Formats: sequence, C-alpha cells, structure tokens
Amino acid sequence: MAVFEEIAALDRLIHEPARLAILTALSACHSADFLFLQRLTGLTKGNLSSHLSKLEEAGLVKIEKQFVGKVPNTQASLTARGRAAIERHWQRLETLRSDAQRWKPS
Amino acid sequence: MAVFEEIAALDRLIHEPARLAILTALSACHSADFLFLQRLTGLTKGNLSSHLSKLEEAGLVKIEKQFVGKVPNTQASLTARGRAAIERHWQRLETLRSDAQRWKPS
DNA sequence: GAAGACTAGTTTGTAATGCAAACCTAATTA
DNA sequence: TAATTAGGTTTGCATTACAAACTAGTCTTC
Repeated sequence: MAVFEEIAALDRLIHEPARLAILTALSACHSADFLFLQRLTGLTKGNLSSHLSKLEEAGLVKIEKQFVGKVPNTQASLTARGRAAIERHWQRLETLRSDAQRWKPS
Repeated sequence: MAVFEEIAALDRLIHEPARLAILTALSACHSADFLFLQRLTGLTKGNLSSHLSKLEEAGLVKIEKQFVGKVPNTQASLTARGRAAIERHWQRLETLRSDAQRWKPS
C-alpha cells in the first residue's frame, strides 16, 4: 500500500485526538486515576468516561475500580496491546511523514 | 497548555486520516487532478469529493474545474494557508510526541 | 443513430461518532 | 438536614464519514 493510502487508513480508534491524548498520557504514567487523567487531557468527565470505555472495549486500556477509603476511584492503565498500539501509532506517523516527504509524483 | 491537552485539542479538520492523506499528498504534488488523488489516497470518489469540498470551504485547498478537450477535469492544490497548515500539523505531531516522551508525572 | 458502457464526479441516506448537559450516588460541609 | 462536592455514567443531539445512488456528458459498437 502506498504512503498516502496508509495515511488515509490510519486506525481512527487510536488516531482520534482525545484517545491519542489518553493513550499517550497513560504510556507516560503507567497508571492514572480518572481525575488525574482528566486534568492532564483537559477532557470533560463525560468524554473521558466514554473514551475510556471505548478503549477498554477495544482491549487497549484496563479499568480498575476500587474504593479509596469510602470514595470510589477509577484507575486506568494500558494493557500490553494498548502499549504496543500507541507506540506503533506514533512510530507509524513518523514513518509516514518521512515517506511522504521523500515521495515524488511518478 | 500541557502536552496531553494539546494532543486532545488537535484540529480535527486536518487530523482526520482521509484529509491528512489528501493534504499530505497535495503538499508533495503541488497540483493533482481528482482521479490521480483518488488513486493516491485509495478513497472512493464520493469521499474524496466531500473531503475536498470541506477543505475548500476551510480555505486550505483550491479547486479548479476545467475541460481537457471535452472531458471535465478537476484540479486540486493547496492554498498558502493549506500548505502552512499541513506542514505545521506534522511538525506539531512530532513536537507533541517528543514532549510526551520527555514528560514525567509531577 | 440508438443502446449501452464508460468517465468524472456530486448528492443522498444512514449509521457511527464525539460532545456537553443532565443525571446519579454517596460523602462532606454549613 | 439541606446544600454542596466528588466521582463518575447516561442521554440527547448535532456533526461526521462513508458507500450507494445518481447526474451529466462522452465514447463505442452495431
């Protein structure tokens, strides 16, 4: 597949800005609770919640709910697949960009 | 704004895979006709058409329709703003990635 | 010269998306 | 005990992105 085709076919689950931010943040944090993640990404609770659910369904993120004292607390972390996927996505972007720069019309 | 917030706030008009592909292809081609662009990106005519319209409305792409002999022909090229925008977007991605890699939880 | 096929797109219909606002449950504060 | 805050989830809606259907005109073939 040619470079521009590959760009057009990027996985939107990961590429979408909010989820790209979540996954990238988690890859730097190892584990983060809901509110910390919300502050980091600037997302509203509603959006963060639904994006996390989507990432969890896709098997990229693990969600663990616990009580800290009496207060519910949600921890999110990357699964092995999630970690691989976000790393690969950034690498792909880098590669695609440089391939595109080298490309000449034929 | 912190790095993950910036990722989450990436301009979706440009970031969307199909349009990222179109803009990137145009930045390498200087000018391209509809069918050439379609082959490059692998998009269907319908999608290419509507994405081009959206990019034109946003002032990133210039569309010129002409007749080549008797056959209608559509040429697309980047406007100055479009060229700046796609270049800046890729640079931002690069910067954001490396900022994210350097980032440590505080 | 009419029927069909092809070219070069645009418009339409629909399902999925992302967002914010409303909602929920429990804990804390006044 | 009434209001406020914490920590989220669900709902409703407007926007999207896609493919399929359509349009307008050209070329081929008989």
